[in-house]
Amino acid sequence: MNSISQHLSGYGIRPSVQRIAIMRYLTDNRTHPTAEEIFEIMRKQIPTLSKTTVYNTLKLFVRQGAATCIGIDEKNARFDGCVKPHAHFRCKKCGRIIDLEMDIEHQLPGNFHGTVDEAYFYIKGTCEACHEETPS
Amino acid sequence: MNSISQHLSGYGIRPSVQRIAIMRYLTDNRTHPTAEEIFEIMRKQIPTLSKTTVYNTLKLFVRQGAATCIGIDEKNARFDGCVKPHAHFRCKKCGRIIDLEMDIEHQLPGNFHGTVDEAYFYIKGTCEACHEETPS
DNA sequence: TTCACTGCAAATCATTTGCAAGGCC
DNA sequence: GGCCTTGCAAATGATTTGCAGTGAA
Repeated sequence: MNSISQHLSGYGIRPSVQRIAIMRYLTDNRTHPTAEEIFEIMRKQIPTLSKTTVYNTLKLFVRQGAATCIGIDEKNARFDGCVKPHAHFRCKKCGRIIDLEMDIEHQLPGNFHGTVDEAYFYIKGTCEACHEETPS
Repeated sequence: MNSISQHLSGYGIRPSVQRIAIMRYLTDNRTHPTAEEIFEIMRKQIPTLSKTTVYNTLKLFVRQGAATCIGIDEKNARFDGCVKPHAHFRCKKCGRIIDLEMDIEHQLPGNFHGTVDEAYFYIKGTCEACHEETPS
């Protein structure tokens, strides 16, 4: 079972007992858990686990690219007066969220059978303006 | 300028001074503000405005369908061990977030010129299982 | 008069920070 | 020993709740 250990090392993450367990949970269960959910479930296996470690570990995973935090803004709720489906682009440098015109509704996967109320596309990256300031 | 007033009424929202001002801000500025940002800007025009009213109003707008809260989960950060671009579907009834296979990267809008680091597609609606329980 | 709307203050919930102790190289 | 990791406790920040005053129908 040290395949997870190797997986973490590949991202430059030193594999500790806690980190391996959290990454295993994340890859074994595709439930997109919150930090709280991970904490509650994992403490059964690791009773000494602290919530701080869960937060630290998840933040580390995201920073190193081993996991993602889904959602365009992880910290605050953001509101939009436009209720028609459209795409959002969030610039990681300036933090702005820009609208993109996009025909989203006709791009749903064919194997999907539920009812759609809202459909969004969001992209994270660097916007044109910020890119010009600091070219790579 | 009572077009906003009519707009709100159309969603079953009684138009008050505060509600009209917040909706006007939301539709005039497509900046996807947080509640905090709205509060800070609006208090210049309405000095007695309270943060509670901003939160109440935004929640009312979302409930009535006059605005949306962008992001798949407005309350908590959710994590995903799969770092490949894929689509997420969130069921409004059971709250689950389900993965959808989807070729996202080749569907970027043509008028977009920034650099893309991450691209996500998310859908909110009712999943098949919940739909069977309570058919419309 | 009644009921919805507002706003203050306090409470709650998620997340972060400060710091001390433990473990590994 | 020195550094990284952990975890407790306290702090912070966002959001919600309780409640009383105010205003419109």
